[in-house]
Amino acid sequence: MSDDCAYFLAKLGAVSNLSEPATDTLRDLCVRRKLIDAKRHIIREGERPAHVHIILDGWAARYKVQKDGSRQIVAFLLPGDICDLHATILTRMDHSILALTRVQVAFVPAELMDEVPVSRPELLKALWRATLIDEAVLRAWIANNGRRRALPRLAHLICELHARLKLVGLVDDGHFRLPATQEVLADAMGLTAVHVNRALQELRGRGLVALDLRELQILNLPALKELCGFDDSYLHLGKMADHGVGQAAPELLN
Amino acid sequence: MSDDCAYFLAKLGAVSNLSEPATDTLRDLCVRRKLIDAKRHIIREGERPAHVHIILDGWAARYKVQKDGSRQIVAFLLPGDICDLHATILTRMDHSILALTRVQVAFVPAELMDEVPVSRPELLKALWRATLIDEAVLRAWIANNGRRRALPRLAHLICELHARLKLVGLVDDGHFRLPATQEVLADAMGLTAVHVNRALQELRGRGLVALDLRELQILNLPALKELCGFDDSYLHLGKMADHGVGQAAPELLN
DNA sequence: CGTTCCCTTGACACCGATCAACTCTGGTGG
DNA sequence: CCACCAGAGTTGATCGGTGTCAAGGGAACG
Repeated sequence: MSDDCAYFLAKLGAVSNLSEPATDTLRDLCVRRKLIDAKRHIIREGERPAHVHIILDGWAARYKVQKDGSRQIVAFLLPGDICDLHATILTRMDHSILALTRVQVAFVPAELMDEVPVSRPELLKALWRATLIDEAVLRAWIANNGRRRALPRLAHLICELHARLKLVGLVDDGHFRLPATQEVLADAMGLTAVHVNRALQELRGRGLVALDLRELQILNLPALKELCGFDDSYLHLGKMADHGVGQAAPELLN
Repeated sequence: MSDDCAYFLAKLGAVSNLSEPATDTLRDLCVRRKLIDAKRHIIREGERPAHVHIILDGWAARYKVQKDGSRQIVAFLLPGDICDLHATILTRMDHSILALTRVQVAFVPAELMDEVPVSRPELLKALWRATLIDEAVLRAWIANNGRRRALPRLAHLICELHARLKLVGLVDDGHFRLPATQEVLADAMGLTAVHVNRALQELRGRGLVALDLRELQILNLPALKELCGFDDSYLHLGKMADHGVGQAAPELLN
């Protein structure tokens, strides 16, 4: 039980260097947990959350709906991702978060979260860095959806998910779970399910990926990246550079 | 000279309550300044910034280019906006920032910025809040570009700019400067300049806006909002709710 | 006074949407 | 064990919004 937050620690640890006590603090934040079934909401637009939610395991989608009922997914939340630091600062959710699989979430009381920067200043940077990376992903989505055709758009999304999942160890030799229906993928890319289907078939036909029963196998990663011009630098996978206060451990690896 | 950062103070102040000494701190941050001509870069992709840039006056655009040369603007930076808190934390810019007009920017050394949360914890929340609002705007753009046709998409962008400029006092009776060519608007919305032109004419034809020589007049705001289902709550224009540590001044106005 | 940038307009092509039917799979209950 | 059903994937035909290409006009600027 004490290591169910492994993905969360892996994610933050991959992105910043965490000291031993910092890791313990993060673990302590995750004690309150809940299992949420697929197709249920973790939080909905309009609510005023009292907790910060952290995805310990499973997939979720952040989305907005418009008056006419159409849905746009604006982010996929993977194991280790923080759903809404918003909660501590913004009062009203401007979107909803839906579980795509059964999800284990940690509920961190906002007050507890508020104390983190005070009690553990080094974690402030780690959290801030995670937030800024989320922002970079949002920018990449705008560029991807705005300036790429369906085929490279899909390829880029797959490359991104691959890179992010790999970071937390959820990729096994180019293979990972992709618990999203074609409709979900469509809502993430601003397309229709029918067209995602056709794009997917094209990728299959070219021998780039195999996708069946929510299991995706990348067959030719270089060609897939080439197709969409994928460059993972926006994910800032390298560790944190240190040119300021805080942050003690200087051992950079990888 | 000492009040050139008025828009910056207005922006942060509109979004959080700032104490007198906090305001002074912000003012101190902005002492190093520079004028940048239109069409020049404030910072480019790949650079490792040593400063955080704040737009004191003028417009800029944050954008990404792809291999094929196409450009996607992912944000408009208006007077008072912070360009890149990234600088303190992420080392490499994953996008560029271009001045759309002559811009006055403040250069805040990263070390100085790093000290802010330590020396003025109340400002930490204000900065964090500004960052989270930027994130909310990015999400709104994904939804706007992904799920709206050209006409409502353009209307929504105009409504957003209207709301954000109003916040810092740059709207005069529905009228404001919009120093973006149709090509720039197109690159922000994932369209072509030709199609933006036609959408614009449609808006004009319906008597909703007048746009000429980079000056925009909204003629019928309710109808414009109705057209795109604009709901400004994602901008979180209300002041900060306080349910944690820090933050002393409790007088809420508005 | 020419040049450049931006806006405008028309003709046409094409990508992706839409609509509709059918298949396949897994699950559920009789 | 079978019948049924719902959700997801697949396919084809057609429509339409937006892109593309090309030409021309107008205003600012040196």
